[in-house]
Amino acid sequence: MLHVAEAARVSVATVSALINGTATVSPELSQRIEQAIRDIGYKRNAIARSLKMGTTRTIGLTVPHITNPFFTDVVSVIQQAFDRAGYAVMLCCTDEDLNTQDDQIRLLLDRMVDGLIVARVGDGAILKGIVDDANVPVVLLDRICEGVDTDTVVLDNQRAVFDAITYLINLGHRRIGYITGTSDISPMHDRMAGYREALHAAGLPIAEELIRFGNFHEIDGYNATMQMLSSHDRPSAIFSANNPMVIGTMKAIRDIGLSCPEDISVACFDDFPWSDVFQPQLTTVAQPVQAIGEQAANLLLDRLAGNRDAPPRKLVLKGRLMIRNSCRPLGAMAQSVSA
Amino acid sequence: MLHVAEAARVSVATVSALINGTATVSPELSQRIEQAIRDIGYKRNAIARSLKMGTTRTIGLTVPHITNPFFTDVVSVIQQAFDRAGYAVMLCCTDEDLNTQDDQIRLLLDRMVDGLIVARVGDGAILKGIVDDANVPVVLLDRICEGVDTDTVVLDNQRAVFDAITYLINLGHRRIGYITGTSDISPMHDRMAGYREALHAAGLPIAEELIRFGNFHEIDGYNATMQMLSSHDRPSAIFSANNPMVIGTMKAIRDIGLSCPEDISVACFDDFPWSDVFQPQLTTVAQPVQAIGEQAANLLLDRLAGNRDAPPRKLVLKGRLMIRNSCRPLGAMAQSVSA
DNA sequence: AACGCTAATCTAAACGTTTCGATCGTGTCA
DNA sequence: TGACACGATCGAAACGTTTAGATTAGCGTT
Repeated sequence: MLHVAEAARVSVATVSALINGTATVSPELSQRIEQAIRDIGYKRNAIARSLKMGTTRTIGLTVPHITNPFFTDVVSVIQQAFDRAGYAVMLCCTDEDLNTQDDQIRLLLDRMVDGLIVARVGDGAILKGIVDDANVPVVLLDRICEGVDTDTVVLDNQRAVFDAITYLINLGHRRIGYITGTSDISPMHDRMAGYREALHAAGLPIAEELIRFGNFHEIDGYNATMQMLSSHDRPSAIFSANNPMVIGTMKAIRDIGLSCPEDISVACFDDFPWSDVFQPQLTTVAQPVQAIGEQAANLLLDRLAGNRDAPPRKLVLKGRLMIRNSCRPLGAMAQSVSA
Repeated sequence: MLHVAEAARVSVATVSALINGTATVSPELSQRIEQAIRDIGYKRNAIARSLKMGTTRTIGLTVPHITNPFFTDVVSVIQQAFDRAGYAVMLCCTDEDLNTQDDQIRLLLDRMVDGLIVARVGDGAILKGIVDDANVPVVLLDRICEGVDTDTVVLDNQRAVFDAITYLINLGHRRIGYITGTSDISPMHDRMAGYREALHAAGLPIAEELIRFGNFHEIDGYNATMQMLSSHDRPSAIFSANNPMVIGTMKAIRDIGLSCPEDISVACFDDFPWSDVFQPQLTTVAQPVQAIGEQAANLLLDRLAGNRDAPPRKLVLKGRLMIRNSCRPLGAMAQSVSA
């Protein structure tokens, strides 16, 4: 900018005024300055600007795994929304690891992001501490966090799983396996509650051996399914609380020589684009990813626009059961139909 | 830092020296300073540091669509690699749009990223111009770019498709439909070349009505497939040059009342995690996503480490044909076997 | 002609670091 | 004891902006 000012024989203040439109500058000078900018190929240094202005027009986004199709879609929507608003997005993946998450949030805060969207991991205490003393707005995505009281957008996970399990029960299933991630994050906790609630509402017993914990990955779903299917009294249906794990479930069913839905019914959380075209077409709980991403972005953009003191807003969206052909009616249902 | 210096009764220079380890500072002062840092909760301002140092320890990454599983995986790998190296990653999605891409690259350059990894879109001229006068290292990912001579990591697309089409020919297929994206990007161009080469090598004619252009999306694959299947002389196999479009192909096959592989064989470019478990299990060309992401990251990290003057390096990786059950042998093959 | 008002422009401080060169003790050696 | 080197510390400039406040010129009023 100094060079531009010299070339145009004006002060840097005038150049700044012209570029930002913060003051009127005469036509002659404007022209000289614009010419100089073109000649020199001047580009404003956003770092210096950020330093002076105290804002970077950049936000930080952390998700556990970008390869999980749910997060892929949400990241995509959020990225687009902020791109439209002229913000850049710094993306971090925590790999479901608590320490990684904290490091990355610190990394983002160090870089003076103007705001943060976090699909958190584990205990909220550290997150809370980190976020409290950096003074940036935070919106929590997909996962609520006990300690930290801030804008949040989540799904009504309990209700969504309740509906899915109830659907299975209505099909006649009585022994329904349930594969979940570690329950230290709210969606896993709430989904499990939905499972228990549905069984309870139907007057069915909860068999603890049918509840298996994994670590969100395909291999965990595989192992859990193997264990359940090798038992003497195997379930007639399996619900997987996340999407990568259901792939493991399907592989286990195949490897053990059974087939879905003939021998065992399967449903899972999170829809994916292939659900419709391959067999079996999986019955899933679809999250409104577009809405989730947009709402999260809007909440943060609103804070960034200056609305800092409004009380925390909690958005709870509804899931939708996508019924396809991976769950078959059992005898019990035929009876209830004929009854 | 000023506050820390005052609280510790030292100069800011000493605080900086301690924090960065750039000079020895006595134990007493070290202790006073560290105490002050804790008391105040001081965090170094990375923006100010970037301004002074001329480096942001941030890189920019642009991809066409993060929801395309190939890019999802590559982004994930790259993000991890730079995270390990202490860099942040700014992610942009160009939506296969030329203007968007240029805007986003400018956005990233404005923010003084130290380097750029670009899966470019369209013509390279503008990209070249933008990149030339910003003086940052660039690595091109997945797509070469005629004008710009820089580090590149791509697949041997022609060979990969040649192999896949040859596989279909060996199964006895003679009329093989080909669905591609617009050929102004190198992978689409090269893959098409592989298709033509394979037919030519087998002495088969190239039927132009069996080559359909789409815009990378599911709907384009759907339309293209519909057109081909409604013709009086429909192909016995279809190869889709990208992954989202093959979903459209499968939907079209279903909607038209045919089934794969009984009535029509299908193969496509890019593998995905579900390929193994649902029916039909799609025969695909798998890209070594892990290697692609790591190599791209390494090339850029090497430049960032100071190796600026080395000549551009071009890495060409090999695809792998994953043969599953979506392509069936035709009569012609039985003949050639019995011959 | 003196005055005040407005619009255009400029000067200089500030943002929070890093770093060069200067300063100041202290100990060593001749 | 004086010269000298060395280690520790500091002062101040610089990075490239923004912006408050000062300055200047032009113009209409009285």
